[in-house]
Amino acid sequence: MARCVEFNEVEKIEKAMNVFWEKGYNATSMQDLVDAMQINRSSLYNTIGDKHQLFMKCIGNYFDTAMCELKEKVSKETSAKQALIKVISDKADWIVSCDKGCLGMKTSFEIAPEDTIVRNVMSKNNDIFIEFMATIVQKAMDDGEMDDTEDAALMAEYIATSFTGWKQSYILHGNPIKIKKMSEFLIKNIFK
Amino acid sequence: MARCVEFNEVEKIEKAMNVFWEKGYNATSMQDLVDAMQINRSSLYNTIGDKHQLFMKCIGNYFDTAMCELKEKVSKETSAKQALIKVISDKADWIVSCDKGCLGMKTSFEIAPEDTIVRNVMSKNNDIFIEFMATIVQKAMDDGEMDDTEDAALMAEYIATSFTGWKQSYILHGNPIKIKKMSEFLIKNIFK
DNA sequence: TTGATTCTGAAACGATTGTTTCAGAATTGT
DNA sequence: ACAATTCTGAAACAATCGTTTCAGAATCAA
Repeated sequence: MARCVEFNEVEKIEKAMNVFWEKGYNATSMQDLVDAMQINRSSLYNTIGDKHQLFMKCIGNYFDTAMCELKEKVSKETSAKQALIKVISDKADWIVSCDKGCLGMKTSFEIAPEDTIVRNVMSKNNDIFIEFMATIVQKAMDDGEMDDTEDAALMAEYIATSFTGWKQSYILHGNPIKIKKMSEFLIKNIFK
Repeated sequence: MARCVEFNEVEKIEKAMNVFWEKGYNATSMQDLVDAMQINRSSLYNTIGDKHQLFMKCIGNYFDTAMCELKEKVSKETSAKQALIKVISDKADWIVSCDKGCLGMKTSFEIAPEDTIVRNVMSKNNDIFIEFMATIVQKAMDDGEMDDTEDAALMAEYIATSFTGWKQSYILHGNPIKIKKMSEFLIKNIFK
């Protein structure tokens, strides 16, 4: 038998993800990646693949991690309303504390428009997120914590839409207070 | 005396803008630009400058044109409320009809995070837009067409934030109905 | 027409892009 | 120790990147 793979792939993917996250897809070179991953050029191509395949694994890992943290966070809350408030205010906190911006947004606007493969996986991931949020909204409606004349899916979409806007605002202005205000405005708004 | 510049600079800038708009900054090569602009490589560098300077002129032109159209559109409406409704629903229509996406958003997420010069001009442009929207909101409040317990600037920010979210949604899902619904939801929301 | 100036086209610049190749070192089961 | 297999490092690949250079064509005022 022969020698077996020694490096931890997930660990390397995470390092690559951070580079893409910081610089964006096109501005990241393979040189940047091998430097950051501390992996051999050959090993990278043999085990993971080319730049595009590596990127796909990165955004996959990015979404899985985020989704996992979200579910864990929600499960700790007692009511659906409290869960929504927690998710929204935490999102606002995350935006102002993460100097790299959001990899999902960068990918949506830089790559997704012209890359069908990336767009499809981003679209699917987004659907999963929206659906999850919609179930919480629906629960809040069922429990009488929220106005239920509105569609739960639309409300979830409204929340997600707001997140996107905040991220752009913070890139341009870097004003934490503005983000905080907008998150409070959103919370006030969805609970009538 | 000598020969003078023959090509119309603004006209050329617009052609370059369309390339950046479609492909994004990093994915656009100088070759793409000279091809589209139908201008000489040397003339480009002599009269306009390098890639970055050309891009700056493009986003400047992009914003000026958009702002001009916006003001003209608003001036044609009879009331502030009607102006807001018109701006919002037209924005929704524009998003679903423009297959290139939005150059402003692409720039915000791809370039602005790591390019101070671009970020500053984008930030300033955004401020101008928000301020303009805020004046209309304020007028609607003063005229009793809107609930005036909320801050006009925050309401303007809320509207702009929504636009950003719709743009991302449309890139990923390409669903015109969804955009339409969200725009109707926004209109319903801001007029209580 | 002449001389001055500017535009034009193409070639060339060095640097970097993503990717492949390959000989040798390292590690494995037998 | 052995042969089998895989990892490693560096070099090389062709292609493209943004930018510069420059001789000649084109245009101007006199």
